[in-house]
Amino acid sequence: MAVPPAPAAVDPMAAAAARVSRHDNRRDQLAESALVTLGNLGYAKSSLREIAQRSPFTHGVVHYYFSNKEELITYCVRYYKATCVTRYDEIVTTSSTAEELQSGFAAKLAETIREEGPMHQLWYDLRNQSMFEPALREVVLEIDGQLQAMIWRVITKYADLAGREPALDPATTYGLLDGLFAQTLLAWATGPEGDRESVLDVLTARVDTLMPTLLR
Amino acid sequence: MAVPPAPAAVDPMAAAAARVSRHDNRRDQLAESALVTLGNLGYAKSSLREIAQRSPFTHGVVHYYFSNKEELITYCVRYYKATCVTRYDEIVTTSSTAEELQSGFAAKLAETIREEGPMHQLWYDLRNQSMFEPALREVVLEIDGQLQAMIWRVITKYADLAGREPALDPATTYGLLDGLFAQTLLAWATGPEGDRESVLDVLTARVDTLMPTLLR
DNA sequence: CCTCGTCCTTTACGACTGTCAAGAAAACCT
DNA sequence: AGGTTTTCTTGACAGTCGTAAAGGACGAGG
Repeated sequence: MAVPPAPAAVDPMAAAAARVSRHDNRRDQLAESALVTLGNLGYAKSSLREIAQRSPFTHGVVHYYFSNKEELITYCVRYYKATCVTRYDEIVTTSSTAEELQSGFAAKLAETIREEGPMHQLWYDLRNQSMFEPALREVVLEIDGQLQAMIWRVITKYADLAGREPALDPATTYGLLDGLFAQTLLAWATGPEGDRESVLDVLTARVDTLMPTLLR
Repeated sequence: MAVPPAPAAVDPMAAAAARVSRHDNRRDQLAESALVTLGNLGYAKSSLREIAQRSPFTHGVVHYYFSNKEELITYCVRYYKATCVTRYDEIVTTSSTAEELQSGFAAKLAETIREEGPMHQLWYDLRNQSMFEPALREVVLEIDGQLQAMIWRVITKYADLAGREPALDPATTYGLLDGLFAQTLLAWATGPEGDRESVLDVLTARVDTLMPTLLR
């Protein structure tokens, strides 16, 4: 791999900063590659060698930038979460009616499965593995809380627009919607290729009927 | 391992049947041991050697009774399911009021986490792995359908007793309740030991508030 | 009693795992 | 230009994995 040459820096402090930045960039590149592999193979079957082989790097580089497998995984998960826990915020801020928010949210749920299915598979895999592997618990707990907060932002805005109140607490609301989402993801991932779109349609329909009952 | 001697059989056909039965018994014993290990370690970390070591058998025996790891796993899952997809049927048949069914069902949900937590962890693990491992899909799909049917029996009886109708289709209803159940199991499995009972209390409370909204 | 089929233990094989280190290559700085 | 530091390749290590086979133990049937 050719490393882009750092700009000639006269200032040694700036040079050090550039070095650190280049180092972090590599970590991000590794994480991005690793996430693709993790999403496709799952946590268990993603060895460091397999991850490296499906990236522009060798397996030695992985160990150069991450001291453990655990460090790589948790770094990947946090990297992934940074781009995804605000997924519905645009819909929340731009919707001006309850119906618009409801249908936009339902559509977005389906869209993110279609566009980022493997990433969601990975998330559920890791969340489950955290029941067996204590090392994963901290990062899983953190992200799960952020996902719950994200859903709660949707629901409070939805309630606002509808002039009503959320009927349930944040955790319960998240649990219900997450159940439907996971169920759909499973059908999407394991079902025949031709059924994928209809599976997503079913999800939006279910969310559409569920949403009003989440308010009182 | 000492094998219990087969009763002296004069009839060669009866002898053959006894042999087959002994063979099946061994498979069940193996499966029972394996399930404990699978539930404690998860699918990924349960090697055949680990399974054998936590059983009264050697790893050679495992391979003698099951030709593959896959065959062992799927046999285990089916063996487990046989004892669990009727878990709520007694409550369904004995309850005479909607309230009784509702609270009995909610309590049973919590109880089965308390009593059989690792088994449920294993189930969610396998269901998730089926997204990455096509070999698991058939058995997962089969059991998921049976679980859904089990939930639907509860809901239809509940609707009957309440003199109302189920508000949602079986799949949606199952998805919602399963979401709450999985959420609770995660908290139960990964949270501090001292919080386990309160986590279960929260589940029963949530199910109690949810149940009426599942009817119309 | 002796053989045969079943059941089980033990050992082995090749592949794969995470981790590490030696050293080449490249980039950097003076 | 030359020495230093960072980056990367390669090969090796000690384990573990699933799978298989060779052989012993042992009751069943002749």
